[in-house]
Amino acid sequence: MTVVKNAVESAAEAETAALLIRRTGARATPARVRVLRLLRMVPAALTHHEIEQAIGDLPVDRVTLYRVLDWLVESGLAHRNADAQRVFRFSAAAIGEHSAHTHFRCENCGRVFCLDAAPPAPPSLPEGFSLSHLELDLRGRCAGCTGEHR
Amino acid sequence: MTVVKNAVESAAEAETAALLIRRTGARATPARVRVLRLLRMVPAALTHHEIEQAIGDLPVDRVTLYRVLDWLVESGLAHRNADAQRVFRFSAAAIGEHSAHTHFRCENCGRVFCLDAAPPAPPSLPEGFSLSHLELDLRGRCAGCTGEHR
DNA sequence: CCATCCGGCGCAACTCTGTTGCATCTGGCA
DNA sequence: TGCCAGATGCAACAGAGTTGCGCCGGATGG
Repeated sequence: MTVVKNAVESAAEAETAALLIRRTGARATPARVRVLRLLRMVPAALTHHEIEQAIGDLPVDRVTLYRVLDWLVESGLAHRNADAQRVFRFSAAAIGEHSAHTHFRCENCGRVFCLDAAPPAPPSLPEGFSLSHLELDLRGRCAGCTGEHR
Repeated sequence: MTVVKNAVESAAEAETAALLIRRTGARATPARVRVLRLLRMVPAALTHHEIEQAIGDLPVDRVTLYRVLDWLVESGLAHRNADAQRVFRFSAAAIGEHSAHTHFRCENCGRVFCLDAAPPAPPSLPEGFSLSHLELDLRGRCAGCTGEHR
């Protein structure tokens, strides 16, 4: 039954994704819809590789995936961040977008989670500096890894 | 005269660097001393490339530089962070080390500055998550770029 | 209904950053 | 001074991301 439920949810999510894409004036291609849908359903920042895996069946060309991701970021539908291993990670952008973001990176499994935590008050900057974005980066162990072997 | 002053300062800084290195029990080789001295004199997080440039005369082998940097990080004398362009940036570690860090990245010139700003209070995490490091990442315009063309 | 056009796709080749293997050299101690 | 584990230098490799270019397929106009 979960299968049926997921299938229904998937279809609905795919619709939403396609809508968001068309709203930008661009074509809602299968690759774009599938990637955006995936990002919007996963509460984590995924790498190009993880997305490639997750999309699984009907594989998308490596380059196409990069281009889709670039496009999503440019259109404001997704965020891009380099993780500690210097690999880009992508996450869906919230609808009413904010300029602050909080990530939690698990030091055991390497996964990155997007948190909704309220951004901290920006610290005072040196003379002449002006702030436009703020990002809080947390590291530690995620729920799944707590209590596991080192 | 600034030249003379800088030369004197450099020598003193080199001594300090060598001392810090020997204190870890390792050999104070020229490459290590030069890199650590540079990092300690620059209030910014530099890339491998920038360090290579800055060291200029008496060029250091690419690989050696990577190894020196790795060693500095392992010894706790430096920090490594992947920047937005997914390039590692290195900065000197403060002597009494902390597990929180604040960076300011200029969106115009790309430079990264290490700030001393007090770390914000960590937000509440989802059940099962535990925190070990915290890092605040700011983006905007640095003093040098404020008022410049886009 | 067909011709055309343009955005998006796939392949291949490339760049850039960082890593590994191995032979050679050297700082600092006996 | 002589030794040798630890550093260095060279070359070759690996992973992530980018660029160039031809092709296809959906939209558009006649």
